[in-house]
Amino acid sequence: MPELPEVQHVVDTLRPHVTGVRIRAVRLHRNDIVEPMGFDLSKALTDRSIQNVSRRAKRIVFSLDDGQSFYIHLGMSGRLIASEPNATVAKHTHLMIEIDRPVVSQIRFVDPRSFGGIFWTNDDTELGPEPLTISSSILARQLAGTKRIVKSALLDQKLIAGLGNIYVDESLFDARIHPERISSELSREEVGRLCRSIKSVLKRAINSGGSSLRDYVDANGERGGFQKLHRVYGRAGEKCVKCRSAITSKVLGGRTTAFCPRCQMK
DNA sequence: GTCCATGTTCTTTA
DNA sequence: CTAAAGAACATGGA
Repeated sequence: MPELPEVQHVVDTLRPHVTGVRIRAVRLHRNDIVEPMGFDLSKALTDRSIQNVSRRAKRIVFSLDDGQSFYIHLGMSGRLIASEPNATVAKHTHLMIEIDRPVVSQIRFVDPRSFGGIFWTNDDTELGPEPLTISSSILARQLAGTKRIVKSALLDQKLIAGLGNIYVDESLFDARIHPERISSELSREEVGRLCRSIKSVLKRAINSGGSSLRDYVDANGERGGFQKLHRVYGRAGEKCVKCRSAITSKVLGGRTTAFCPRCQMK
């Protein structure tokens, strides 16, 4: 579910529920989703208040009143939902944070596939620059340093942090760049186009509330609408919206990749 | 039963 | 060292 636009939308919908709110209790139903393993989340969070919620790459970062911070990563199927305390507890609810609010008084982390988790650290030095604010020259520098195909490079969070399979494919289509082009061989003009495309695709996705394929909903349980606007992702065999050629699908770097063979020439 | 999935990380291989 | 390929993690839907 969660690439940058989905995570941003979760953060935006979560913020009004938790900003300035005190944590009353923490119920952890699975301790292997907390890193470091064995960390006492309850001790660290109880009676602290949440100063702010923000996004870094695909991470949902919580800042506390004692200056500490931690993040939740949604993995592939994670949801973070504001709930009423008496709402039915969904299967695979791994964490419930009780907050000091009269109505919506729980934040629940539900994650069937358990690829997500809670990470007690604020170290983001492993992450590359943010896609929404990266400059064309920085992107060019990042891409110049690798001979991998551009599809794989853009998925590398150390190179640029926040894109995933959907938005890499959509951005490459928008920029008319073939996913198998060698990163370091892109022209300055192509990188400029790619930089603009990444931002416009992500902004449009955020404005649509993200892409809901199966699991994804925001903190209020609402689905996004950007899946209806996908131009290549999930459209293999269908006609290209620009040239009517058939959209091609191919596994690249272990990930299914959709592109238009005519609009995105090698 | 099979295949596939919006993510990340590790191992093997070249 | 770089990078590609494959597997692993766990679950559910088609």
